[in-house]
Amino acid sequence: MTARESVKSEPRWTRRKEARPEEITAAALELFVERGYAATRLEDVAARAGVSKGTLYLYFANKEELFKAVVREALVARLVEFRSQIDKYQGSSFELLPLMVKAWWERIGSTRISGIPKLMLSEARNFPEIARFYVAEVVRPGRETIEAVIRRGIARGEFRDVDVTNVAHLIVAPMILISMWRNAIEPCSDEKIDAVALLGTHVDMLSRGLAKA
Amino acid sequence: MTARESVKSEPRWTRRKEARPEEITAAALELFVERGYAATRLEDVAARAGVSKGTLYLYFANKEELFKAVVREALVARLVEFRSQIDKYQGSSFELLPLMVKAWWERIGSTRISGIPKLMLSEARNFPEIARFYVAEVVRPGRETIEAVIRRGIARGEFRDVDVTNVAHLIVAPMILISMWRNAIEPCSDEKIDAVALLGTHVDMLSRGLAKA
Amino acid sequence: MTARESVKSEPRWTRRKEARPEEITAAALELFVERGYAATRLEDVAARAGVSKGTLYLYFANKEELFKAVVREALVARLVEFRSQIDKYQGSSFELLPLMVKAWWERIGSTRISGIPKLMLSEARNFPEIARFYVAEVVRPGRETIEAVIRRGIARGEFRDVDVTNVAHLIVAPMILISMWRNAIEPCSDEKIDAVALLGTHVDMLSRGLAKA
Amino acid sequence: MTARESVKSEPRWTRRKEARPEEITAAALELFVERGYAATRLEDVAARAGVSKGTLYLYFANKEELFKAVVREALVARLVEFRSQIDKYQGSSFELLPLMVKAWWERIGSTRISGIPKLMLSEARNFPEIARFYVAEVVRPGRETIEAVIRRGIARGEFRDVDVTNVAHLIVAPMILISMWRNAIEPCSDEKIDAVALLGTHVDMLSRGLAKA
DNA sequence: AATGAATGAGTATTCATTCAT
DNA sequence: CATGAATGAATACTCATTCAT
Repeated sequence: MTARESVKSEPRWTRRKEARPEEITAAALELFVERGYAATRLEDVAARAGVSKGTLYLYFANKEELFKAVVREALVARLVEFRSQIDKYQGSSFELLPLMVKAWWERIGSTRISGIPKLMLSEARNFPEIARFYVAEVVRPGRETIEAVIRRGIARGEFRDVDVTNVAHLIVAPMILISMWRNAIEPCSDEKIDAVALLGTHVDMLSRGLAKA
Repeated sequence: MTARESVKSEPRWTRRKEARPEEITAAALELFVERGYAATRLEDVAARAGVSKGTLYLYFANKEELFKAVVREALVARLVEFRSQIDKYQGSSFELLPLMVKAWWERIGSTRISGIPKLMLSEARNFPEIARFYVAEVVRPGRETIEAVIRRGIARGEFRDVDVTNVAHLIVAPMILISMWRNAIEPCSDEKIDAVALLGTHVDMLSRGLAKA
Repeated sequence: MTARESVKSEPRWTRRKEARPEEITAAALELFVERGYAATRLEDVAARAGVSKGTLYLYFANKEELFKAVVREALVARLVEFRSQIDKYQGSSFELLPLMVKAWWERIGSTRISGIPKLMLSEARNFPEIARFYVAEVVRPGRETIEAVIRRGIARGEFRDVDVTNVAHLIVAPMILISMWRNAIEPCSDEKIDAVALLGTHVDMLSRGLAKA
Repeated sequence: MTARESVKSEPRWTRRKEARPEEITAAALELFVERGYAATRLEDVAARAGVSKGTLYLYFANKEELFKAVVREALVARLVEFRSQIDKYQGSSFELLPLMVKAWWERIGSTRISGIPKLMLSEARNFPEIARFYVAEVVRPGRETIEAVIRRGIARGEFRDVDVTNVAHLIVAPMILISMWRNAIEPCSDEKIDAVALLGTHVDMLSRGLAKA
């Protein structure tokens, strides 16, 4: 609507049935992350997507289905490639750590997708099914992937013998912190965080913590 | 509410004019953490606190003020004692790490207060002032306290020379993870986390990461 | 709201929890009969009952429950007394006919209750359960009562031998016609109907039709 | 709709530009009778007629005009022939009664047209103009036709002297009952009615009621 | 002080209507 | 002619807030 005005030559509606759903979920993702599910008005989602309220209902049965679509869509693309890349890796386990962290930062941490964890944590108890879906499809596979990396390092005699699951959590924790910071704290405070540097220190500390003797 | 009515002849604590606000904020904390601010109905807060809807307004001007009170109250008590305890500490810096972590777990992590971070992260963008207040009064002082501990360790020649701020974040990150897990994931999933063990591994990894050479 | 203005000394709300439901169903009956279920706005029901929209929801879970309550309430009272009166009757069957018709006219036909049949017929297919309830609780018992009267007349040798069920329907038909006329035609047309005279002719025709030889 | 698409090479009835409006009003009649005006969605009308929503607006300015067309169309055809047939009749008035009733049953009562009275009664107050139109064009002429029959019978010395208007109503009443039953009660209840038998009894009772002495 | 009936602004959702294709 | 994506006014329903008791 607002964006529309400026594009005089665009007709009332260009037939774009395929593009619409993504435009809407993109707008919805931003607002859900920003305000939370309950506080997000569908009218605002529509406005940000540049469509009318009614149009939302052409693509999503209701607010809840839109929410689910937002979560699903943001994940589907990233999940597979991630795991396969790591499985292919051949080199030193110590060098794998920064690669993983960098990949996360580039594909998720620095993008809008980093809002999804905040969204999930905020809404998990209101949408237990989606939370379970998220745990099953993202959290658990993600942790297992990291556990595999750690086991690989131990098996190859590179890492010392550690509690694999706990260390996996420790590897993930700063990424969660960064996601939260960027999506909750930074938008309303001057308190900055240098994510890249922090991740660098993280890898450094991790490597020392995993090193033998 | 119902149970209350029947005890007309209540002898000792005839009425708890002073206790009421805390009963209300306690109920509100639970529900805000559980459902988020917007999705929490004051009627439910009142019911959980065992009072009527109208009574809420005798103590809090409106929903937003109640929310602020919840955040403030949950923090005020813990803040000062924490810092002073650490300032008093005289022993080895390596031994201070587990003490800090343990104190956090006992006073916050394992209690209902651990819901506050989740609440703040969820609602920060809807209540920027409170978020700023939280950053200024909790996040920043907390981090500075931890930074002081790290600096102390470096100054005493115990820790190697690290980026103090980044390491402070790394120290906090697993605590955030645990808080989120307990308040968002666990209530709706079987996926458990052994917080104490995780914190143990955390201290172990940290110590190795901070150790010289 | 409108009615309220004129009663200056009445406070914003007088505690009348018991009176409210009937005030609301009375208003709803009028509007449902007048406009049909779908075309009736709850806001208008509220206005006619002299309450706010929200108040409706204190007493009825939703529009459908209000509708059901309207139908049920309008019937409950009349059903029993009707049948028992007829059962008590001792005199001539020919004299019973005008008594029945008169009773119907006074208790139902000339009152607002006469809108219920119109309402049921209009909405039966949208609310099949209520329609079935109505058939089971009103239509069938009503017809059975009339059939009993006819059988009594035949048994006593007063009426000739007729198809009892069909005649029962014929007895009822003009009452349906009158109900419909009063609630659908008359409100928007000059076409009047003299119900009392019509019922008189009805009884006369019926008596001749039932008479022997 | 879908089936239509696939028959691109349709040879004979290449297109039915003239048939369209009737297909639409036929679909609309069914749905209006079934659900009422307000609860009928034009999308459903379109679907049942096998056209798209937009196509409706090529033939009818809006929902209300479609409604009027449905009522008009269903009547226009039947009105004239009916009256003329009766005017032509030469035989006994007693024999005319069953003929009329039979004609009504065959041409209206047993067909979809019998839904029109239900529709009109249901929507009269929402569409007073159409109701007036219906009264003026159907109800009144219909009654006058019947009155003419009765007067004829009286004039010919066949019928006793009765209140012509009232008896006309009594003649019509069971037909209304049958129309209502078939279109409202039967579709959602097991309660059946044997219309032909009922009409037979009706004619029998009428004849006795009209007979002299 | 405490209550809870009443209120009405606010939001999700529906559906008649339009119009570019 | 026909389509169906898009629109936005209209309406059911919720819930923070008020206030007579």
